Amino acid sequence: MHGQRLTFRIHQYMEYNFRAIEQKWQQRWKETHAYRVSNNSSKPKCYVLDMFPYPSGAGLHVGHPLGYIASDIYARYKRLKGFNVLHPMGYDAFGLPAEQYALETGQHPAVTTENNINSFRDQLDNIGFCYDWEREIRTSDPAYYKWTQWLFLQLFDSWFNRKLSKAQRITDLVNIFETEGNANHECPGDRNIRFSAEGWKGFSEQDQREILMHYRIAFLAYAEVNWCAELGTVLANDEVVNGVSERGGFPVVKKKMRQWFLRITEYADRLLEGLEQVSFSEAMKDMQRNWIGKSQGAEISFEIEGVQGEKLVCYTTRPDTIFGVDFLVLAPEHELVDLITTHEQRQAIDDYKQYVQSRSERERMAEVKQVTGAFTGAYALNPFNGRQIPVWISEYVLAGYGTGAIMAVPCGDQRDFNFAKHFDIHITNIVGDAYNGEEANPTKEGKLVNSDFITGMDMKPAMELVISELEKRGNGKRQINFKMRDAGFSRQRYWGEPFPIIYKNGIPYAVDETTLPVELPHVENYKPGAEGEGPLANVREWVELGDGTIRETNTMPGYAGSSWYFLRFMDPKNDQVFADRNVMDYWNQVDLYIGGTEHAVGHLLYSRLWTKVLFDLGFLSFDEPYKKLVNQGMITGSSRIVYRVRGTHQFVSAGLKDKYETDELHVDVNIVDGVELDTEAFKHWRSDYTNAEFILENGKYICGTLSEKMSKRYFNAVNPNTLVEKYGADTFRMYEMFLGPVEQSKPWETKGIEGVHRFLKKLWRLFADEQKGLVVTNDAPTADELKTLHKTIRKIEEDTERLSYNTAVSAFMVCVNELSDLKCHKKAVLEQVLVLLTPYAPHVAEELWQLMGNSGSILDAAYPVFEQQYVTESAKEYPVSVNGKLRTTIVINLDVEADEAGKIALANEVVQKWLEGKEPKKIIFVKGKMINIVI
RNA sequence: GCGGGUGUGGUGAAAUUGGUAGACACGCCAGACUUAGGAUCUGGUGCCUUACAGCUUGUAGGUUCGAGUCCUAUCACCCGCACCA
Repeated sequence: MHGQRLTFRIHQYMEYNFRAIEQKWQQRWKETHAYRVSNNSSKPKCYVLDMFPYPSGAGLHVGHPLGYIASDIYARYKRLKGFNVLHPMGYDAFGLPAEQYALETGQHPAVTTENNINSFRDQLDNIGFCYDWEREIRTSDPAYYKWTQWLFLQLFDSWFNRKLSKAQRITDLVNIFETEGNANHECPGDRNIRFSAEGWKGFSEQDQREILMHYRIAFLAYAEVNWCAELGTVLANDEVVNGVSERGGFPVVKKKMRQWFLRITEYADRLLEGLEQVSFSEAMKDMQRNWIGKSQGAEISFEIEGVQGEKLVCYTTRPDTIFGVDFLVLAPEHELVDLITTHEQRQAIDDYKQYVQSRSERERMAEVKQVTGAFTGAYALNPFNGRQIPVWISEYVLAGYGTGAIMAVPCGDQRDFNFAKHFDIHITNIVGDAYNGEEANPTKEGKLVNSDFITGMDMKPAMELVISELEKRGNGKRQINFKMRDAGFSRQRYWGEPFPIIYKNGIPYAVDETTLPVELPHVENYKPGAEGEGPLANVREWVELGDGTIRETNTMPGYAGSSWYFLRFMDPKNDQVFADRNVMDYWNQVDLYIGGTEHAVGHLLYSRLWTKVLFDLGFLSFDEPYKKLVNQGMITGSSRIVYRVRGTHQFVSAGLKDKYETDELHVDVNIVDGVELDTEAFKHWRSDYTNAEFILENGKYICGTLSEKMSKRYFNAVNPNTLVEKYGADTFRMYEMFLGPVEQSKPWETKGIEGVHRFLKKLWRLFADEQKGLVVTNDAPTADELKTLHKTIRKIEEDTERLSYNTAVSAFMVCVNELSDLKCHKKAVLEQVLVLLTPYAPHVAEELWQLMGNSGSILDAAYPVFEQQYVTESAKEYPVSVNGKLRTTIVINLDVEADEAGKIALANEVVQKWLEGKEPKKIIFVKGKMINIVI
C-alpha cells in the first residue's frame, strides 16, 4: 500500500501534468508579483499594448485571445532580451450592449459590466498572460472617467490655429479677437462670420460664446440622428435596416439634434502627415488616407435663374469639365431646395424628400442600379457662358460632403451618365473621341472639345486656368476638401461618461475642474427622454442645479475612454493628473499595438487626434500614440450543420441529404467531433431533439460545415476554457499561434490542437521519463546537437522579432524532432531551448527550468546567443535545372565558383541525358542557390 | 457604390530578397507495442501514372534562363463605411 502510493507519486510527478504545472506557476507568479512593472528602471523600455476589450456578456471565444497571445509572446520576449516591458490590460467598459441588456432585464449596467469583467478576467487568467494587473483600468470607473472628462474640457478650451497648424487655448483666441478681430483666422464653423476687434468687443457674452463655439475643438452643432419614435430612441446605423428599426421594424426618420462634435477635420492634414512616421501596414495607412479623403478641386458658384441673392455652390475635383455640365444635383436636404423649387414641381420634390427620409446613408451610396431623383424646376446658369442648367435633387448626393451640391458631367462620370440617361437629359460631349455614347469616360488625359476658351487644351492645365478665371470673376475658388467629417461625440444614452458641461441660459460652460468627476447618477429606468434625449434627462434632481442652470444630458460615445487609455496605463493610480509627465516621457509611444482592423478608422484616428491635441497643448512629448501597429486577423467560426427531414424528427447525414427535402439547422460545435456528430449528446442538447432519429452513413452522422462569424447564435463559439482544461494553456497558446500568420483571417478548427499538444509532450520527454524521472545529463553537446540548437536560436529570434509565430512554432517542432532523433538529453542544449520557448509556453518552460535545478525564474533568464560557427555548412545540394525544369540535384562545395560548378553539372549523368548531345547556350549559376542549363 | 484584404494538397499552412512549391502540423493509409487506446513509436501520403514521363499555387495573358512571388486583365470570397465596440 505504502509502496504503491510512492510509485503513484513519482508517476504523477514525471508525466507532463500540465494543469497542475500551470496552476502552480500562475499562483507562484501572482504571489511573487512576477509581472509587476516599475516606472523607474535603467533598462530600455518597451510598451506592448492590446486593444482592450469591451466586456460583453458572451465572454471570450477563441478568436479574442489571438492578438493577446501574440502581444504576450512579444512582451515576454522583450523582457528576456533585457527590456523593461509595460504590458497592461483593462476594459473598455462603457457601451450600448450593457444598456440594452438593462432595458430588457432591468439589471443595472454597472452590475452586468462588473460580472462580465469578472468572467473575462477568469478566462484571461487561465491562458497565463503576463499583464501587470495592478495597472488595470476600466473606462466606467469614476476615477478613470474623471480624466476623460478633464481631457474633454481641454478639447473644449482649445481651437485649431491654422496658421500654426496646432491647437491653442481659447484665451489666446480671445486675445487675438480683441486686438485684430478674426480677419486672420477664418471661422471653421461658419465661413461667413467676420468681425473686427471693435466688432468683437461690441458682442454680448452670448454672441461671443457662440462665435467661440465655432472655433472650439469640442463644439456643439446641429446634426441628424436616426430617430425611431416608436422605440423612443436614437438608433445606430447598424440598427436600421431598410429604413426601419431592426428591432420591431418601426419607421426611422432623420431628426436634428444639438450635439457635441470633435473638430477632427482641422487635423486632417496632420493626421495624414503623421502616417509617414509610424509603422502601420500600407493597407492600414491607405484605409486611413481614404477615410480622410483629401481631394483638390474648386468651389464654383452658379447663379440661379430668377433667384436673387443666393447662389448654388458646387464642389468639384474637375473644374476643367465646366462646359460639360448638363445639370446640377443637390442633396435632398440642401437648404436651398425649398427656395428654388417651382410651384409645378413642389409636389414631386416633397414626395421625393419623403422617400429619402427613410433611406440610410449606406443604401443611398450603394444603390446604383436604380436611379432616383426629382427636378426642382429651377435652372442654374453656367458662370462662363450663361447656359441654362436644370437643377435636380437626388439621394446619391450627400449633404455632408463638400457643399452638398455637385455639377454633373455625364460624359465624364458614370453616375451622372446613368442619371442623364434615366431622366433623358441632354449629354454634352467635351472629351471628343474618348466618349463613345455608351458609357462615361472619366479620363484626365486628353484635349477638351466644346469647351469655349479651354477648347483644345489639355485637361490638367485647363483645371488651373478655369480656377484662376473663376477667382478673377469672383464666382469660384480653389478648394481642398476632405471626405472625413467632424466626429459626432454625443450619444443619447445612459451608460457613458457624462459631459462636464452645464448650461446657463442655454449657453454651455465647463464645470469647475475641481468638481470632477461629474458622476453618472444611479437610475432605475433606462428609457430615453421624451424628445429623444438621453435617459439622464429624466433624472431631474441631477439635471437641475437651481437658478435655471442645467446639466448636459447626453453622454460621450464609446471611443471617448479608449482615445487616451494608453496614457493612463503608464500611471493608472494618479489622482492629481491624468498621468505624470515624467512617467509619460519615460514610456513614451506604444512600441507595439495589436488589435483588429475593425478599428482602422474609428478608434485609431480618434486616439491619434487626442494625442496630437495633447501634444499641441504641451502635455506630451510625442504626437503619435502608436509606433507600430499590427492587426490580427479575425478568426471565423466553423459552424456545423445538421439536416432535418422536413416535417419529421429524422436527421440525415450530410452525404445522404440530397435524397430528402431537408431543413438546415446549426448544431453546437462542442458536441461534434470534427464533422461527426455525437448523436447521444445531440439528443440531450435541446429538449425538442430528445426524440431525434438519425439516418447514418457508414454508421456515422456527418455534419455539414459552414464558415461564418463566431457567434452565440450559430453555436460555433469555442470557449478557450474548454481547451485549456483539456490540453493546457501552453498548448492553447502555441496552437493559436500555429494556426497561421497573426494578421491573417482564418477559420477556427479545434482538431489540429493535438499536434501541438504532442509536441509539448515530446519536449517533456527530452527532460523526463515517466518511469525513470529526470533524464537530463551534463554531457558536452555534439556538433549536430549544437547545430540544431543554433539553427533554432536564429530562427526563433528572427521569427519572434517579426511576429511570425506560426513559423516559430514549427521551428520548435523541428528542433524537438531533431533532438529526439539525436537522443539529446543534455542540459547545455535543453535549457537554452527552454529559454527560447518561454514566451510561447511559459508554464512548462518554468517547470522544467526549476526541475533542472536552476535558481531564479526563467522569466528573467539570459536569452541564448546565436553563434554562426555551429551552423556553417561547407557544401550544398544544388538543384540543377535544364531549361528551367528541375532535373536533378548535385552536392557541390560552397566555395566552388561558376565555371567549376558548370563543369560539374555538365558531367552529371542526368544532365547529360537531358542535353541529348546538344551544346548548352548558357549556364546560369547562382552561388548557394541553383544551377540552370539553357540549351 | 467607395475603401481594404484573401485565393497554394482532403485541411491549417510554409516558401523573409524572382531560384528545389507543399516545411511544420491535422487528417488519412499501413505497421509495431498493448488487456485496452482519443497513449506512444515507425513508414507512407499534391494530382495522374506499374514505372518513366507529365501536370500543379483562383482564371487568362505577359516579362524572365527561371514566376506562388513582378506586370496586365479577370473571377470568387471575406471585412469596414462614421451612434456596435
